[in-house]
Formats: sequence, structure tokens, C-alpha cells
Amino acid sequence: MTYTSSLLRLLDERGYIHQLTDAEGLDKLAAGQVVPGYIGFDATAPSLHVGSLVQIMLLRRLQQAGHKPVVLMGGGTTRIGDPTGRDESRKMLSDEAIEANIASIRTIFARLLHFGDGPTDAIMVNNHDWLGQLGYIELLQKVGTHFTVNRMLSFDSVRLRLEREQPMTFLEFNYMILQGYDFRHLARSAGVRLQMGGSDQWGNIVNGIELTRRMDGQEVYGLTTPLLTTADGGKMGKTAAGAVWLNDDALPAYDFWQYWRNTDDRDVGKFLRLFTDVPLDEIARLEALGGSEINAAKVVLANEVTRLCRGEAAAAAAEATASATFAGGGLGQDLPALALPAAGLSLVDALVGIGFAASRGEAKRLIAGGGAKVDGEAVTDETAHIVGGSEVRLSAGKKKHGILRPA
RNA sequence: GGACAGGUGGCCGAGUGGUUAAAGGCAGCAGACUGUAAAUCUGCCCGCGCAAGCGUACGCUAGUUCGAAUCUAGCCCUGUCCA
Repeated sequence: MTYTSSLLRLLDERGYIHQLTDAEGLDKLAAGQVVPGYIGFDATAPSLHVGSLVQIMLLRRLQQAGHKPVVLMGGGTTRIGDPTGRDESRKMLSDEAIEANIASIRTIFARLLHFGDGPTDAIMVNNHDWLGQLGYIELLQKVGTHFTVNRMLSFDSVRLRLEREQPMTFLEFNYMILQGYDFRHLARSAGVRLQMGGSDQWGNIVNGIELTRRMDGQEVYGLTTPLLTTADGGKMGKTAAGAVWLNDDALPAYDFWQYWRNTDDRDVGKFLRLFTDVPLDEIARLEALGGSEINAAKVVLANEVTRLCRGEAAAAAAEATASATFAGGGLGQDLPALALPAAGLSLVDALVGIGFAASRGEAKRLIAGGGAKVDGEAVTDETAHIVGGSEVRLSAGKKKHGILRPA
């Protein structure tokens, strides 16, 4: 359908919309007033990773279209764990750890959203503030009466778990009730009218909408984004080294830049639309590039995403390093580095020390397989020694490069 | 509380006394081909050691045995059914 509100038009043309609970209703609302909308985030780690970036960008779009982003930190629900898609119950975190995580995660939102007291300024809330107050009996009375177990059992998050004969605790089973309550609470206390989230959150969002309608007679809306996978079928944001973290201190900017630079050809256009502010006509031009020319589009993607998440300077430095290292065959200053003692260093120790191999055995296998290079030359002798005294370029495979600097 | 089934390497999943550091698959790493892409083919894939080898590992603990992932007992956890 064609939307009249700038919000839905923007979201639609950049590929954020998977499902809407009431497209017409929301379109009308968004065309006529500032719509506060929220997305919930977990506080299980000190940083969010690339898998959450669609949601963060969605809040950014909301603000760009003149509405109000509400970042909901799951300080309360993190103490429970969302059963969705997980085979195992989540570990419980201490209150202090959760608070510290929220503070750390806040820094990434500060880069991508404008916070403040104005009508379209972003705000951050923590559901521990209201869920923590709730008494069990009170919750059962107020909220429990609006849920039937029959229906709860039919939700994918529960059903799949049962079908796979994976355990699900009562604690987790309650997650959806608390999630639904969040929406109703935010609708009442902050005038929130929209909840967004990944497609796996559909059931939770619908629950919240119904609960809000039943308890308060208030009409609220839901929107989900498509499940993002890479073109080769993998999950977004996972690499060998682990998750691609958004926070500066969780992953070096150069590695973050490289993650985007190595995007599959087929994903370039999609990622540019979702993760950058590059205008659509420019994206259309970039994704039409054929053959190796598409690499130029990948550089734009890497630069833009890094700029948004890590800042202008970090993006420029990462690009300069990549350019010097790959195109120039030289050394960029942002590469991982290791001190090289005057007496030199064994190749094995150098590979382990700089982080290209997790153990000495792995380093030896890398060497034996022909993947270790010193100053661009493959070295296949496990006992090779690197002499000290001058700067050395150390590589593992074609993509991982580092510098050994005389100490 | 009872009966039955099950708990194996990052994941899935074989393995029922020695030749098992444990088949196979996925994921991952490297090589070839390329464009820092994909697909494909090849090699690698617990740790330490130059090596012979040593250490650690099949839910936990104690046993049987020359020898246990494999047998026994107790315990913990999960599922299904019964109460």
C-alpha cells in the first residue's frame, strides 16, 4: 500500500517493515501527530552487537521522521530471559552487572539518537523501574486475567520450545506477560503508541497491544522488521571472533569497518538502506555497480556505518588503514600491533601474541597450511624466527594483517 | 513419589570394554580460484612438546577391570507417561 505519513513511507522504502498490526491506523496517526514509539533491548552484555543495529536504526528513522524514540532497557526482563528461539535458559545476572551494562549500552544510543526533553527527543527508560515494584498477587490480578494459557501455549516462542522437547521454566513462560505489561505501562505513562521490534517479537508485541486495549481501552500499534540474515544464510553480526560489537571498547573500529567491508555482494544495497543515511538514489547507483566495482559500494557502506556508530575520525582512520594495507600492500596505523623485542621473536609466539592464533598449536597449523606471512612472504617453517630491529608486517591469511614494532 | 528414555568436542549427532582425541554433518581457519565477494575444490580443526610422547576430555562422584565414553552403584539435570 502507499502510505501518507512520512514515517511509514521512509520505513517502507528503506526496508524496515515486515509486519504491521494496523497499517492504516498507524499511517493516519503518524500523519497527524508526534508518535512516541519504543523498542526493547536486553541488558545481558555491556554492548549491543550488529544484530541489534536494525532496531537502533529504526529508532533513528522514527526520530528523522519527526517522532519520539523511546529506548526501553530491559533491566527487569533481563532478570528473566526471553525464551524466544533459545534452547537453553539464560543465565541470571546480578543487579549491579545489569546496571553497568545499561550504562555502557547507553553510549551507542547517544551517538545515533538525539536525547533531551523536547517533544521529539529520545528518552531511555528501564522496565526494572516499574516491574520491580510489581507484587506477584497484584500482577496476577491486573494482568493475569487478560491472558489465557491456551493462547500463551500457541505462541511460537513457547510452542517451538515444547515441540523440540527443550525445557522451558515457568519463569521464562512469564516473560511475555511482563513484556506485554511494558507496552501498557509506557502507553499510560509516556503516551507511547507504537512498539517495534524484530519479527520474533511479533507475539510479544501483539500481547502488549491487546493488554493495553483491554486494560485501558487505548489503541496502540506494532511493527516488526524482517529477520535479517546474510545472503549466505548466516546470522547477522557473527564472525569467528564472536559478535560484532557496537561499542568502541568491545571491538576495535578497524575490525568493525572490516566487517562491513566484507559484506556479501548481494547484501550491499540492503545494508546501505538499513544501516546508513545515504540517500536512496545514491544507493541505487551503488548497488548497480557490477563485478569488482561493487567494492566501492562496500567501502561507502563501511565508512558510513562506522561513522554513525564510532564517529567520523574512527571511520576515516579505519579506511586509511585498510587502504594502505590492502591497496598499498603496506601497513596502516590502525592494524593490530605487537612489540618486537630486539632479540626478535619466534613466528609462533608472534602469531599467538598478536591474536591471530588462539594457541601455539593453532599457530603451527596456520604456518604448516601456508597461511602465515612475514612481510608478505609465506613462511612454512614452524620454527621460523623473526629478527628484531625493524618494523615487520605479519599476516595470517589474506585479510588479517598486523604490525610488529621494535620495542 | 513410580516407570521409561536421555545427558558425547562451538552446535547437531554416531559410538555400548581395548586398534577412540572419539565416525559423519554444520560452523570455523588456511590454500587454490577471485574482487578483502559468492560458489567450488583441497587441507586443517583439544592443549603442551622439534619429536617420541605427555596432559586433559564423553553430566558428577565412587567402583569393577590389565584397560571404561562404553560395565556397576549413588547423585545431579532433562524429557515422556503414571500417581
